[in-house]
Amino acid sequence: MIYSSELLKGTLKTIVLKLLADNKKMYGYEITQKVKELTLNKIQITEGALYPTLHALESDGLVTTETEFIGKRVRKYYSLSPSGKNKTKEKVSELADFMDTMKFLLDIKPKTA
Amino acid sequence: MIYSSELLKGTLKTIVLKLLADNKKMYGYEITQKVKELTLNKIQITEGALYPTLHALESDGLVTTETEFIGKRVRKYYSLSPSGKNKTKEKVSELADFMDTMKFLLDIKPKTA
DNA sequence: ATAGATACATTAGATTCTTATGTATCTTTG
DNA sequence: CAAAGATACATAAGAATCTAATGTATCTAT
Repeated sequence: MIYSSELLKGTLKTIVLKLLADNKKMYGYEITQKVKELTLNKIQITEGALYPTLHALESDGLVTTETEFIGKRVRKYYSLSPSGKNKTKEKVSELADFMDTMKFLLDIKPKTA
Repeated sequence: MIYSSELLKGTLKTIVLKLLADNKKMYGYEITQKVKELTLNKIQITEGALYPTLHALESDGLVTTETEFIGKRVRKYYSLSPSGKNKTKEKVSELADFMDTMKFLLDIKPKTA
């Protein structure tokens, strides 16, 4: 089972930031595999969603990059900048709060059944 | 505090279905006020998001409508159809599952800090 | 009277995804 | 050793879903 695609919307940036906070530096492909593994295949980040997100984080100054060569193949590592670390705390706590609110909404017991 | 607007994306339909499941029948404006009240102003559904969503639910056969006049003012009540009730269970449990997954992702402790 | 609340609705534009496509390298297997 | 699958980057067209603005109209309180 994979979640309806609309659910991921709005949470991808926060997921990426949190992973970078936990793992110091990661490259794009690694992020997709890590999320897949951690969520038991329930969330599969597509490359068309991930790379533009990473580029946006970079142009917002939240992450920095360093390129590495593995043989002849390029690998681009992303790390949080200082402002990225702050932003991560904000986004993670906002999302956690939002999920508590949603959980509350979904747990409300019916009055009419 | 109001959540970043992108977070609501993808959850609105489920919120509306759940409210209708709990309250038998509701009209649009009532839904906006109920969500505002239940979430202590943290989620404010805009009319531009709500009405198209309600119309989509109706054209998908998930809700039925009945119009009522309060004085000269129209009020359009929405109720779940049988297929709407099934869909609500699906969507609510999917969203609950998704939130558990997200909570797990956000709770993972850093290895590098 | 007039402002604010109630109640419906639509539309242009922004944002954020999916799906498809492109390029290239490395590894495994028949 | 050829071919398939995995690794690794990237972009672009189109879909979906929202915000903000606008419109209409009625009711209520000051």
